[in-house]
Formats: sequence, structure tokens, C-alpha cells
Amino acid sequence: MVEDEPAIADLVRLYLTRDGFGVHLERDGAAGLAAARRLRPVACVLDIALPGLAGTEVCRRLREAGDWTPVIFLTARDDEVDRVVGLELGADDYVTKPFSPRELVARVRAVLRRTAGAPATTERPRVVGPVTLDPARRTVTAAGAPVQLTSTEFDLLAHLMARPGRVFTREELLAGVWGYAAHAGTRTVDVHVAQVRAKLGPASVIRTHRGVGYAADA
Amino acid sequence: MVEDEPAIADLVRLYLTRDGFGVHLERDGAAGLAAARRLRPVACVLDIALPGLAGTEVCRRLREAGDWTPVIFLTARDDEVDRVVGLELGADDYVTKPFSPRELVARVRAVLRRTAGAPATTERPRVVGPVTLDPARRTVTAAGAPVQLTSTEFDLLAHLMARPGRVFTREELLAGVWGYAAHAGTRTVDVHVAQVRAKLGPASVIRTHRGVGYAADA
DNA sequence: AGGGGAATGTTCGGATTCGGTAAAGAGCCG
DNA sequence: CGGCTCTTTACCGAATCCGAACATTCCCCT
Repeated sequence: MVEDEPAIADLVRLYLTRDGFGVHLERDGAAGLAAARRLRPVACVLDIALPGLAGTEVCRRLREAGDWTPVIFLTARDDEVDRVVGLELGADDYVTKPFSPRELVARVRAVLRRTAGAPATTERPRVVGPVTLDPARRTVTAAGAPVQLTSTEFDLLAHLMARPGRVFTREELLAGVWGYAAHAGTRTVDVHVAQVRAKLGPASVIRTHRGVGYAADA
Repeated sequence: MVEDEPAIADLVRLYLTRDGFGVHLERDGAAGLAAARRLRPVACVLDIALPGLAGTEVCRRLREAGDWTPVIFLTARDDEVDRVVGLELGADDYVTKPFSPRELVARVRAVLRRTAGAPATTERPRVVGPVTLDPARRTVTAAGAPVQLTSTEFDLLAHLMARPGRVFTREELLAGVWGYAAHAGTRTVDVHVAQVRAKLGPASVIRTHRGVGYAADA
């Protein structure tokens, strides 16, 4: 959350925390942008009016960098222009001040449910370290450079990056990527992992868990 | 849209139509539910207070049937309970009366942008590289020269260009272009893609994603 | 610390699948 | 009937997948 008024910040933090969310607070736009990139939160709550970088600008820069973390705006100005601009920017929702904390929590949950829901997550670009993966466009970039992956390679990487840190066994990957009717041997997974690693270069996001399987970095 | 007050219904229909949306109106919940299932609209605007079946109930039944068509609620009661219930139900957004028609349109557009795989929604001409496509006039030009496409060919290109970069599987294209009851084989898509490419000439905007489907250049 | 064994990385060519293309049949409408 | 479009099919070249064999790394046991 990025909010410069302590009273509001405390209130929101209280309610979000009570609802089970971990909350990180920054007080100006630049710090918020840096924190969002560093901490990779599940969602951002941004005040539009912020000292320095405006909330809309923070959102725009995140989106430009391929970061589609859900963003919810707080705004005091209840006029349409802000609403339209906010949503057209790629934000996911907004709440106008004065707002009830309970409503904000409900909206955060609603946004998370939307983005965690089956098709939404698979359609949303994922970022792990220097690697970004866009399921809709089926494109991958490593350290900013586009990477050309074959269909199987892409699906494999997408599967791993869907849950960063989670370790998948070769059998799970065969079932999830190749499909249940797959007749390929488990060593085939190794070969494709190697191929993806080679194409990603030094930004190899895939970690081997000896005796278990593979995982994308968290 | 399902709305029982004619004044509001007319207003909303006017603004949505002016923005390029086709609008179908029903006046009670049961009819709305049936229409949604029959017409498969890109989005539903539902009043919460409806004679017979309430809007929330319509939404719930749609969701239970696995229908995740975007739903936007209209509600007169601006209290939290409705908000929470509405969003937790699986709705995508809501607007409280009195609302401005422009805000409603903006929210509809925002919701459609969020939902993946949404078919063509904007009536404005689309430009991708040297190719321009005008949905209203159903005309296409490549490098300035007009191109004569058949109906199916146009719909196919329009569907791809509606979301440049987004990769569509052959099944998605069959569903979106040919219709939900299409019985054509997937290779039919290939043939039409080839036709469009031939007519567009060297400005072939359609890219093949081997093992997956097709996409328009971003 | 060293050796054995297992798991993983790497390489490479045949086999398979996939998509482009052409052509022909089917349906539609004037 | 004649032209147009859509659909299906067959064939071919090319991308890519699979698996085996070999090389390497890591773990565990003595």
C-alpha cells in the first residue's frame, strides 16, 4: 500500500491485517514503485494523490514493465475523469474516499479472486526475477530480450512459473504439460528443461531439486 | 441488460449503443437469465432489484452453470452489504444509482478489457502494421490498398486484430468466429488463414504459433 | 577423504507431428 | 444453371519432439 496520510494508512492496515493480509506501507510514489518491484505483492493499494509520483503514474510504470500485479486505487476526487483514467490505465478497481475499510477489504478480495480464478491467472503475465512470461501472447523475455520458445518449452516454463517456488515432480510435469495421455518418458522432461535453460541463458530461473523435480525461483 | 425501469433502460441503452455496443434488453430476471444463456452476450448489466428473479440470483445461476460472462450490477442501495454480496457472488463490478451513463460505459469497457478472449468490442478501426481494419464498414486495407475479404475471412482477421499479440487456438477461433455451434474441423481455420494471408500480400499480419494457433502481430 | 552409485546434464539423429498448399466436392443464392 | 464461398482431404516439407547414449555432478557410505 502507498498512502501518505497516516490516519488512513493505519486504518487500512488494521483492517487488511485483521483479514489475514500482510501489509507493507510506503508513503510516496517512488518508494511504492520500488517496493512493488522488490516485494512482488499479490496486490497494490495506491492513493492517486501522492507526494512526488502520482499513483496513476506508479501504475502506468508497473504496466509498462510488464508487471500486472492487481492495482486498486484510492481517490478523494469522485469525478468520472479519474475513474475512467484509472481503469483505462490497467488498474483493477478503485475506491473513493471517504470509503469504508470493510469495502476496501471486500474489493481487494474480489480482485484477488478474479485474478486467482482459473482463466484469469493463466492469462496474466508472470514475472520471476529477470524472466517475464505472457501466457496470452505466448512470449517470454529474459533480462529484457525476447526469447523464442517452442510450444512444449513454453508450456513447461509456464507451468513452473505459475507457482514460483513450488517443486513439481517429473510425473506432475508430464501430466500437467504433456497431458494425461502422454507416453513420453520422464527423462524427456530433463531434456526440455535443459533446452529452456539454454535459451534463457544466464537468467535461468529453473532450479533442480535433486531426487524430486524442478521449480521456478520464488 | 436486465432493467425494469424504462427510463434507466433507455438511458443506458442510448449510451452503450453510442459506444458501439449492441444492446439487448429484458425486463425481469427470468427473461434475462434465459436471454443471457441464449444470446451469450459479451457482458451483462443487471439491476439488483428486479421483479421475479433478483439480479444477484441471475448472476448466481449463471455462475453455477459455469457461465462466467462478465456481470455488472446496478443497485440503488449504496450500502456495503450489497456491495460485498455482489462482488463475492462472482460479479465483476457494480454501479450505484444514481450513476452517470458515462461511468457505466467506462466500467463495461474496463471489465471487457479485463476478461480474456473477449471478442471484438470496439467499433473503431484497428491498425496493425500496414493493415487497417474497419469493423463498422467491414473494410480492410493493406499498405494503403483496399483488400476484398469474404465474410468469414473478415471476421477471422477482425477477431485476431481485436487483441493484437494475443494467441488464439483454433478452437477459440472456431468458437469466436464460426460460432459456438460450429461443426467445422480445425484445419478449416488454416485454410482461411492462408486465404487472408494471400489477400493481404506481403503485409501478412498473421503469425503462426506452432502447436498452438495464430495471432496478429502486436 | 575417497569411491561408488544414482541422479542429472548434454548431445544428436530418426520419427513424428504440424502447418502450408492445392484441389475438389458441397451448399447457397441469384 | 453458374459463380462464389466454405469445407474437407491429401500430400509434402519443415519444425520439433523423443529417447538413447554418453558425460557430468552430486550424494552417501565406509
